[in-house]
Amino acid sequence: MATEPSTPRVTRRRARTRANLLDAAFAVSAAKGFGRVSIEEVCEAAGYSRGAFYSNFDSLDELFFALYRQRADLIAEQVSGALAQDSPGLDVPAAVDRVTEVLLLDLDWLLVKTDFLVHAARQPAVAAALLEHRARLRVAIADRLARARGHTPLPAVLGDSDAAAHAVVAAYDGVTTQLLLDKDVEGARAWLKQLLTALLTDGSGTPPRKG
Amino acid sequence: MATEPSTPRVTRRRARTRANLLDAAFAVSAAKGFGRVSIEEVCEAAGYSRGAFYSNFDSLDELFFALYRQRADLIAEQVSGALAQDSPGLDVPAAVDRVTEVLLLDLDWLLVKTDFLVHAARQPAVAAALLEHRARLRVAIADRLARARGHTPLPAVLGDSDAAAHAVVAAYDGVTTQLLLDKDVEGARAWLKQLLTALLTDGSGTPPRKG
DNA sequence: TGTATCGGATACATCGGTGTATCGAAAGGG
DNA sequence: CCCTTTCGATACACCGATGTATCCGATACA
Repeated sequence: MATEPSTPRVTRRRARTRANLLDAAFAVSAAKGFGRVSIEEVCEAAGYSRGAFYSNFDSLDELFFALYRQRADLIAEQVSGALAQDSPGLDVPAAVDRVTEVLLLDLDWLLVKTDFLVHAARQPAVAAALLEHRARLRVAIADRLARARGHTPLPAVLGDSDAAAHAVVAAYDGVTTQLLLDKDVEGARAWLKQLLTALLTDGSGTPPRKG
Repeated sequence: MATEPSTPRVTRRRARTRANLLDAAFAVSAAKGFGRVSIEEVCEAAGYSRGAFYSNFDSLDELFFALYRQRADLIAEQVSGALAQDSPGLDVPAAVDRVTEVLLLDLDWLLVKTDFLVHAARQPAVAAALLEHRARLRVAIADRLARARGHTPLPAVLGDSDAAAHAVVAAYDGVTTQLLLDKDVEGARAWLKQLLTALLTDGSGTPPRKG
């Protein structure tokens, strides 16, 4: 009997090229946009030929999906970390600061993320994946808000912490939209902090500046 | 001397085909997305050959830009109308209802608008046009809020009515993002109303439902 | 109604991207 | 250290889209 081909024989080189292709895809997508990128461009940017691509992926969409998952998981992890930082249930403003820092860090990522959004908006399967990812993020936020509830009076107007988490995400998305146009990262951060504290603390924030 | 060719001789047919091309471009863009649309597709959808296109536009980008301006102006007009409806400075909630109705009416438009956003995010000139359009919208909202200020106590946490208008737009953008994924127009409307009243009235909204 | 002009259709050459089939080389196992 | 398996490069045929040049029919104006 033939020995079972359980473990594929080579793995290391493949993993590297796959990672390189993903990185190149990110760079090229950020620069030109999802829908305007060709397989050749990605391969050229990564320093491979198209053979490498077809050996690792079946289609551009598959690559882009993998790319999104990779980066999104990374961000989600960072956000969770930023939220869990102060142990029990300390002040919300500090958490807001840290999360804001993480979420509005990389303009290129926001570009690609938005590309992916419009892509998902037309492909139900992709939309489902994205919704699930957003739900995970919301749950993390809601948990954090619930834990903080004892210490700070907080929302009231927004309802339960789940709805509050929804509002937080909406604020994030809204600020992102503006940021994509004016590219003012610092302004966006300030604005998002302002918006979040306005939403989460019951009426004692410092007035915002124009954006 | 030759008679001055001041007025081009034919205009009517041309205007119709141009409009038809724009409509077709809207339909095709909504279905497949900006970057994935070819000139041929647009022409086929409109019932013309490519000759008609090249006779009316120089490039796809030019057509898309014209398309955006057309629809965006339409929406801006409707919003202004909805805001100006109750003459002096009546209640904000009613205005919120009407504006929400207009803004979250057409999912196809939101799709194309978001396509345009990511497009603009990579082309400074286009971004400038979009920013200017958004600024116009914000001014209309800020004016309305300022007029209403005497009657309803309102924001406080958000600062001046200009900042409040900023927040309104951010809320709109945020809700749009979610809507593009779950396609729940009614839910989005309810959620946007909730969010806006939470932002604009000082803490007496009914708690929102989950989305 | 005639006619000069304009608008859109057709035909053509070209290009860039795709996908596949095949080959050489690298990497891991014995 | 060889050998087998796998990875990625190369070559090829194909297709769809682009842009241009040219032509015919439609249209406005006298």
